[in-house]
Amino acid sequence: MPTFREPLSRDKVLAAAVDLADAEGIKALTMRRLATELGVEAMSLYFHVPSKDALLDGVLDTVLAQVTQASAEPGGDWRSRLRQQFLAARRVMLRHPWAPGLLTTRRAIPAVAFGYYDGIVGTLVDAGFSHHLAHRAIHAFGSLPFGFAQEVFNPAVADDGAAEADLAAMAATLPNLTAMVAHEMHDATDPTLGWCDSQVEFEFTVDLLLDGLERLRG
Amino acid sequence: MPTFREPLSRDKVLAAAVDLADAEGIKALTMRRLATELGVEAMSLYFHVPSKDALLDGVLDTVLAQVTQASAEPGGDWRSRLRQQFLAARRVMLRHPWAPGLLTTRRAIPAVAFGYYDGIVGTLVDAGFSHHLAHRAIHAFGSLPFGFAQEVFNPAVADDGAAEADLAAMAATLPNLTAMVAHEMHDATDPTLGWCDSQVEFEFTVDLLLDGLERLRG
DNA sequence: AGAAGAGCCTTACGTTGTAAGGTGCCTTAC
DNA sequence: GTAAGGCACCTTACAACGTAAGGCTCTTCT
Repeated sequence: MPTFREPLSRDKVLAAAVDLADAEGIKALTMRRLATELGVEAMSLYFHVPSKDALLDGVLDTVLAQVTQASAEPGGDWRSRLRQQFLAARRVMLRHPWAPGLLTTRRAIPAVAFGYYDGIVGTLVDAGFSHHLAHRAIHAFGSLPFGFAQEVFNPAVADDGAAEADLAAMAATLPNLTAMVAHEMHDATDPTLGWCDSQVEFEFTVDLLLDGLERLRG
Repeated sequence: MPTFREPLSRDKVLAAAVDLADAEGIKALTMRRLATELGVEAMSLYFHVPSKDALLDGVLDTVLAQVTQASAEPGGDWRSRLRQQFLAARRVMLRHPWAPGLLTTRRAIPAVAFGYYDGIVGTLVDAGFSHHLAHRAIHAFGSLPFGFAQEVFNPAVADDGAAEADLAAMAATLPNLTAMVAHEMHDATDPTLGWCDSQVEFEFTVDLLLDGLERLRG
C-alpha cells in the first residue's frame, strides 16, 4: 500500500488558501491550518511558497486574476464598459469579502492591478479623454475598479441586539442619522430587504463618478 | 532613593501607542514593545487596557477624535463645509498613515465615526437635501470623510530602482499607463514635485462628488 | 496597627512564522 | 542493476506574540 499522493503545487496551495479564507475568514489562514487542509505538514508549504507574505501576495493575485477575467472587455461606450467592469469586479469581491482588507495591508500594488488600470486608461483615452483627465479619473475611482470603496466600513454596521434597544438613545445623540434611517425605512419599496441596499449604493457611486467625468470631458 | 514613578493611565498608554505607530509603523506596536517604551513590563498594560484589540480600538478612537476636532464646524455653504472637513481629515490621516489600514481591520465601526457621519447628514439635510439623497451621499463619500479613499493603494506605487530600468518593458505591456505618465510629466508645471500630486487628486475627487450631488439636489 | 487594594512584575502557556536538518522515493547515469 | 542526486515531504526547534495566574510593594483608609 504505497498510498500514493498527488504532489502539491503552488497553484494548488493558493487555491486551497483562497478556499480556506472564504470558508473561515482570513484569520484562519495560518500556515499550519492550511497545511492540514492539504493533508500535509506546515513546513512542506515552504517548498511551494517562499513565505507567508508571498502566499498572501499569491492569494491576492489569484483574486485579482478573477477580477480581470470577470470584467474582460465588454462592449458599448466607455461609460457602460467601465460600469460593467466595476460591477463585475464587485461580484468577485463579494465572493471573497476578506480580499479588500487584505489588499490594503500589502505595501506594493500587485502587478496584475497595473495591467487592469492600464485597460481602464485605454478605455478612457479611446473615448476622447485627455491623459490628464484619465489620470484624474483613475484617482477618483480609487478602489472602485476592484469592486469596493465604501464597503470597508460595512462589516457589522448594525451589531446584533444593541441596535433595537438604544434606538431611542441614538435619536438623542445622532438626530440626523436617526431621521435619515426613519425616512429611508418608510420609503423602502421592499422593507424586508432592509433600508440600505449596498448594491444600489454601489451603483449610485459608480454613476455619480461616471456622470461627473462625462461632464468634464467636453 | 524611592525613584518615584508617575503612574500610567489609559490615556497615556494610548498616546504612547499612537506615537510608537507614527514613529515605527503599526507593526512595531506590540504589547512588549509599547511597555518598554513606557518603562514598564508588558503585563502592566493590561491594567489600563483589557486587550490588544481594545488598545487598537482606543488608538483609533484617539485618531478619529483628532479628525472630528480638526474638522469642527467650519462656515460657508454645505459644499465648502464638507470640502473643508474632508481636507482637514486628510491632514490628520497623513500624520498617521497607518490609521486607514487599521480602520479597515476593525469589525465594528468606532462609535466616534457615527457621530461624525451624523454631522455630515445634518449638513446635507440643512442644505435642502432629502434624507434619501443624504443617505446616498454618505455611501458615495465612503471613507472620504476620514481623509482617505484611493490612497490605500499609494504606498510604494513606484518602488525603488526598478521603475527606471524597465520603463521600456512597461511601455510594451502597459501602453496606456505609459502614455498617461508621459503626458502628465510633460504637462507638469513643477516637475520636481512629481507627475502625481495626491493632494490635487484628492481635491479633484472631493469636488467631483460634491459637484455631482449639487446637480442631483435640484 | 491592620486591612484593602491599586499598580506593577514574574512566570508560564499556547500559537504564530520559519530556520535547519533528516527521510524516503523517483529519476537518471553508468 | 545499482549507485547518485535531488525533489517533496517530515521532525525538531526557536523567537516573538498575546495573555492567564499569581506574587510583590506601595498607598490609603479605618
